[in-house]
Amino acid sequence: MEYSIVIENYLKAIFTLSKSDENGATTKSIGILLGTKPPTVSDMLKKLDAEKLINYSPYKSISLTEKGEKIAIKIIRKHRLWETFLVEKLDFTWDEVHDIAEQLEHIKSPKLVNSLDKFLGYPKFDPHGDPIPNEEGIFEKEYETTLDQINANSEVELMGVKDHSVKFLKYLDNISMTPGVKIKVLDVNEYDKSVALIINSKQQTISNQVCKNLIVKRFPNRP
Amino acid sequence: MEYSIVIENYLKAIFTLSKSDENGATTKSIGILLGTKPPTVSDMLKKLDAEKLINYSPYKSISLTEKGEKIAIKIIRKHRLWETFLVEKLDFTWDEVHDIAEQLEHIKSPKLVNSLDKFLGYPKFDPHGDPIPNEEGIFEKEYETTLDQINANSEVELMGVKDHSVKFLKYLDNISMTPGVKIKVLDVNEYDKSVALIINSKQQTISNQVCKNLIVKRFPNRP
DNA sequence: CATTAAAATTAGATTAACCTAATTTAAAAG
DNA sequence: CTTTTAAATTAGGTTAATCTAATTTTAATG
Repeated sequence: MEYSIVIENYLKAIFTLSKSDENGATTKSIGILLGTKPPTVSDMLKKLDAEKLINYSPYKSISLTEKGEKIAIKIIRKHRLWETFLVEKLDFTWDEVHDIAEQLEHIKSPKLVNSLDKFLGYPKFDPHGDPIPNEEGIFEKEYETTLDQINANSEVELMGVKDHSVKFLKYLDNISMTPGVKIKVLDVNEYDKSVALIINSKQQTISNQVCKNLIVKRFPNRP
Repeated sequence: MEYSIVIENYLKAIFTLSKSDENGATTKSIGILLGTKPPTVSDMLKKLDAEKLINYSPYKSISLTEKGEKIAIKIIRKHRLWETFLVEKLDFTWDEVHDIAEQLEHIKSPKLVNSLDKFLGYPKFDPHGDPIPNEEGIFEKEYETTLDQINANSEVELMGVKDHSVKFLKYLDNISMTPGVKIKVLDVNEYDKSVALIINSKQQTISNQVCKNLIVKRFPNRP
C-alpha cells in the first residue's frame, strides 16, 4: 500500500516522540512537531487507526502498530541516507541538510534507497550521529553516550547531536564543535554540571543542557 | 514564490507540448499527458493565467509566459540532472529512471540542484540524449540529428531517444541499441524508409518510425 | 470527592485538485 | 454560409488535509 506524504510524516513523528519524548506521542506533541492544530491531528489519528497503522482509541495513548513502525523506519532510513549523501557527496554542512532530507525521504522507489545505501558504502550513522537502520529495519546501534556522561580529564570525539535544530547546530559551528572534532574534558562544575573543555586548543565552557545533546565516543577507541 | 507539484507538472507539460507537439499545448493534450480530464485542465489553466504563468483566455491558444517558462525549465533541469545521477552514479538503466526523476524534480532547494550539477561534472546531456539547461536556463544544444536523416553507408553513434516510453526503451535494449553504441547504416529502403544497419556486428532492420526517435551523432567526430 | 484546568475530540467550514454531466464555442464539412 | 462535430468550458459535487469554535473527557488540585 502507498501512503500520502502527510501520513508518512505522522508515522515518523509518532515514532520519534515514542522514543524520545517522556510523555510519548500525544495529540498536542504531534501537532507541535508537524505544525498542525490538535483537531487536525485528532482526525488523522482516527484515519491511521482505521488503516491499522497505530493503536488508538479516543483519549487513550497512541502507539504505532508493527505495520506503522515498519513504514516509519523506512522513512527514517531514507531520511538519514539522503542526509549522508548530501554531506558526504555534495559537501553540504550538517545544519543545511535536514529540510532537504525531509523532502527526499518521501521519494518512492525501493531500488533507489538500496542503491543509494550501496553508493554510500552502507553507512551505519548519519552526519548527526543518528543510526541508520538497514534494509530489514534494524538499527545496529540504538543508544549513544552523551557528553554529560563523561568524567573530567577524558578525551572524546564528537559523533553527533540529539537536538537537530538549526539554532543549535549554528551555535555548535560557532564554538568549533563540528562532527569528528576531538574534545578534551577538563572539569565538570559540581553546581550546575557545566563542562570546561578544550576544542582545537581553545578553552570553552558549555552548559549541561548542551552536553546532553552532544553524542560522543570515548577517544581514541574507534569501532 | 513557491508552487505546488501539480502546478509545476502543468508548466512542464505545457513547455514540452509547445516544443514537440504540432498542435502545441491544448486542454486535451495536457490532460492526456498528465492523466487528468479536460475540465480539471480548464480549471487549472485559469489558475495559471491568474498567476501570470501562462498566456490564456478561454477557447484560445495556450503558451507559457516568461515567468512560467523559467519555472518549467528549472523543473526540466532538475529532472535531467537527477536522471543523469541515477544512471551515472547509482547504475540505473535508462528505462528505470524516468518515474523516479518525476518525483525528484520537485525537490525544492536551489543549492541542491547546483551541487548536484557540479557533482556530476556539469553534464550537457542526460542519459536519453536530451540537453540539460544550465543555471541560467540556457540549453546549449537544442536540436539533434535523428537516424532517419542519415544516408546509407554512414557510421553514427547513438546519443539518445525522443520517445522515452518504457516500451520503446525496452525494445531498444532487446536489439542492443544502447546509449553510445556504434551503428553502421547499410541501406535505406526507398519504399518505407526502413533502415538496414549493423550493431555489434549483427545486422538488423528497423522502421522509419523508430529511426525518427533515435538521436545520433555522425561518427567519429565528437564535440 | 468535587471542582477546575488542560488536553482531546466533535462539529462545521475551507481550499486544492480532482471528477461527471451539461453547455458553449470554434473548426470542419457540406 | 449553415450544419455538424469535436474541443473546451461551466456547473455542481467529492476527497484529503487543514482550520476555528464548541464540547467532552481526563487529570490535577484543593
